Amino acid sequence: MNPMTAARTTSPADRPQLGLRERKKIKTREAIRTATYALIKEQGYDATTIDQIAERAEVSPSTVFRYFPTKEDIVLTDEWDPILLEELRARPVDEPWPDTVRYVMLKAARMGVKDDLEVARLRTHLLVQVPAVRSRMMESMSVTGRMFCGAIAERTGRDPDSLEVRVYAMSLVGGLLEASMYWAERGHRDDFEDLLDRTLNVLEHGLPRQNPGEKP
Amino acid sequence: MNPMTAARTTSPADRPQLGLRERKKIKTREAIRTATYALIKEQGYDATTIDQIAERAEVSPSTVFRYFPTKEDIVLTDEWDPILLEELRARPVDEPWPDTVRYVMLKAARMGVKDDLEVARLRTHLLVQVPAVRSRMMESMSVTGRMFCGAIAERTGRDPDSLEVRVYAMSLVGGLLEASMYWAERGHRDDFEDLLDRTLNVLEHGLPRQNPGEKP
DNA sequence: CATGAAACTGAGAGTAGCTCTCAAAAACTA
DNA sequence: TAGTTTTTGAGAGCTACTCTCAGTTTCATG
Repeated sequence: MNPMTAARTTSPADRPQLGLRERKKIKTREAIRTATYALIKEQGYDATTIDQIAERAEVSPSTVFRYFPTKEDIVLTDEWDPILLEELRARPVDEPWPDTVRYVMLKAARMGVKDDLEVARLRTHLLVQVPAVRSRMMESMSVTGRMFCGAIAERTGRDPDSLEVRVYAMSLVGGLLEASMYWAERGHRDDFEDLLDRTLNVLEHGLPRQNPGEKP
Repeated sequence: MNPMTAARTTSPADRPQLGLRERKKIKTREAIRTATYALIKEQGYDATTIDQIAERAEVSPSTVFRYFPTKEDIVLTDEWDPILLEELRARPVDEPWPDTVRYVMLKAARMGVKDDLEVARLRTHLLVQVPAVRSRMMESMSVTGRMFCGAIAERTGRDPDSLEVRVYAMSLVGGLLEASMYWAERGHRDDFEDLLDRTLNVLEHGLPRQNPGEKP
């Protein structure tokens, strides 16, 4: 009942309940993504063309576009928005909102990173290196932001379209993105969960009085 | 000494101190932008091609690209980053940081909007309507964010590359962007300075307890 | 002025992302 | 097995964008 989540860690011969059509679709989708990741690792992002991807994935170029609207989407498509939402809804309603955010964010990070560290690293690396990917990522994060708006509204009885809620949500996703870039820029040396924790602190309480001396 | 600011409200025959070359450059730059704005108003963004812009501006298409790296940049190029920075530096060093931000942001908004309301409206309209423009805008805002990082570091003796500073800066520009979109989405009915004020409140103190009932 | 260096421009060819159409092939349904 | 729907491949076409190169204009000399 959740094709998005099923679509990721893929052992080729499970999901017997789906029709052959669906299974093939999932398979080509993965083939395209795998081919893309491989080619990017070999040649870099810009040097990798859709034709090459299509060739290695053994589909036609038009098929690639039928599965992913843009080249950036092949790398980015985040299937965790619905998961995040689900997680968000599962929290007790009387939990203070900042706590909820912290919990859900941490959980999401844990999933996204632990699930496939290689991919997470490549993604964040591209996030820093390739402007087009960064832009696309910001786009998708603003979508996530809108989702947060809905969640906040649901829980606190606010108007999801109010300026305050939208700004708050935007600063959340923006901070998360910045943390990701920071992580990648420094060669993924830091513990991502720690970065996330510090990020949420800033968003909750503003800048701390002074930096606790930290030069690597 | 500030070509960026000089480049905007343009009466054709001032700036006598610049060489002929510079004056011509500024003139074609403006011609391209004017042509673009006009065409977009007539036909919309996507339907307007570079060739059309070049034709109306009476330059060759290649020249258009020599002046603006992408089509979106013709509409967006914000010449106020340096102004903002200057304004920021002009504030007394002992002023509390949030106050400084508020002052500078308001000033910037006042400039950007009052200076040419027509253009400000068109820009924010495109911001909402055209994904490519939105992306490009986000890109440029992240540049502005880096600038803020520098300013914060300068004033507070912090490391401009620290996670905390970067997250803080990002949430600032993100909030500003969201406010702009909110403004445009609601048909520019609201007072932009008021929106900005509310935005900064959220960023400073988080979400207010409850929405003071506001349905227009 | 005149002459040479430097910058600016136009023309055109080329790449690649992306869209669209149409006919063939595959998968589901009865 | 026959018929309907979905998926696919092939290819044409559009446009943003890059690059090169020759011709012109502006600027700084002697």
